[in-house]
Amino acid sequence: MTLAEENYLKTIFHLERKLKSEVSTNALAERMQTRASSVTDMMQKLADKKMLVYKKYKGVQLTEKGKKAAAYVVRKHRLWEVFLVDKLKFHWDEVHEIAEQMEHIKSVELIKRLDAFLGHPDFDPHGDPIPDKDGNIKKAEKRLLSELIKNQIGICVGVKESSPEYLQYLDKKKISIGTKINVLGKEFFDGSMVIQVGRDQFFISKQIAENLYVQTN
Amino acid sequence: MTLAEENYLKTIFHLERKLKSEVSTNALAERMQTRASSVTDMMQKLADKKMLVYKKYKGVQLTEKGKKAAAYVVRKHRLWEVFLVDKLKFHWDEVHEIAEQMEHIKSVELIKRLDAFLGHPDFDPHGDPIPDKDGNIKKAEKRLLSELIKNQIGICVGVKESSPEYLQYLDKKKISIGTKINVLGKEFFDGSMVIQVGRDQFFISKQIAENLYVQTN
DNA sequence: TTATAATTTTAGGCAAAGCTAAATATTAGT
DNA sequence: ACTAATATTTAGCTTTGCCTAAAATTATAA
Repeated sequence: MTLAEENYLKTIFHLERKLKSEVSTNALAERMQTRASSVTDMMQKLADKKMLVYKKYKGVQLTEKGKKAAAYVVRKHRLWEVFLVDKLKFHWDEVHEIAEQMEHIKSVELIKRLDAFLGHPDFDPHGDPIPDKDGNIKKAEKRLLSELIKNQIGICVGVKESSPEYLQYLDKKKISIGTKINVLGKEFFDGSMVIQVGRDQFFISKQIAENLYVQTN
Repeated sequence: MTLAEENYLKTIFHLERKLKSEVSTNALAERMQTRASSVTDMMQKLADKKMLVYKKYKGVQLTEKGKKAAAYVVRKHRLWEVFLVDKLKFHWDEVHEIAEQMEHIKSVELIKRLDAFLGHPDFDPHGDPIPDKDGNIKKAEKRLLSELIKNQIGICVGVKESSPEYLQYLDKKKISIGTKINVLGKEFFDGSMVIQVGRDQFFISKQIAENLYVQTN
């Protein structure tokens, strides 16, 4: 597996789950910031390696082998993100690019020990699930805060929008990964809510609530 | 800086200090497991970038710029080795290859935080000094155990030979990085010694003593 | 000192992974 | 259904970093 191959697999993996269908050449080119012709080249190569099924003009689909390889790259990426946030105290929106590089380091033993060192986490700092060694993903119970109803409680697990402005707002309100949010009231008319965070109670607009992922049990 | 360029700089850096002279094309080719012609290519490229001075048929010498860049790669390598041994509990002879990959991760902030996380170490698990951010190397006071005389005390900081057999021997005798070794006696005739490690006193041959680095104060 | 050996460089190629432009398929609008 | 628009593939070229073989330079030794 070269670095480029791993990146393609990972991206196809994400797109397949989002689109729930084969992944088109253009969709891939867009996500990878590259040209359709480059994608076609690589698809042929990965098809030769049995990582995916490629039908001309019809897009690609990962094989079991491809899915496993891709999930392992995602696993490594997310474990490193946990490391960066939990151990090195990075902010959750600073870690993606670094993890993008670290995910390609080759050593099975390294990842085994890293996982143990981090306490076998199930979710990364954005609230996304970490695939296990075999590529299985624990279904994230993550949903938007805006979907909760009065008196429901959610644990913040991530954001949908990650603009500096939005993250600063959350910081100001002391909302971060793991913060418990209690929905005290919800206005049917505009979707706004009154929530409780720690000892503070305050009002949030629908726009705020629609961009925060929470986990409920 | 590409990955290949960083590897060349690092190797030239090590060879320059070992040989204390310009580095020849063949010496580099040997160390890098590549061909002399490939080395020549890269030397021309690195000379263009002002990382080194290249004189046809005369070998190369790092510029200040090249030295700094090389030292920073070495710094990253050694910090990651400390991480792998101290935090992930790898054995000191298992970490080189992994660090070889990790040293190329690009993020100044990452290394700053890693350094702090590890407690600003001065030496790596093999007892080699870690260059500071500016490329300065704290002179290691490391010398061979065999150079000590009666009643001198050394702290084990590394090995010269790292065969499994030798490392197993050290393990059995409970000698590892940081172990205090007290020279109780030395035989002039064959260089053998009697040393004290913890509560144990035992005999070691010259061959053993010649392959262990210690730090004295 | 001159021939031979060793080292280094040059020339010409190859594979990976990208690109542009042109050719070919597919999809959609009327 | 047929043409226009869009999507995809192919062909051919570029760069990086490596290789082999041949040429050039430097070192060695009789």
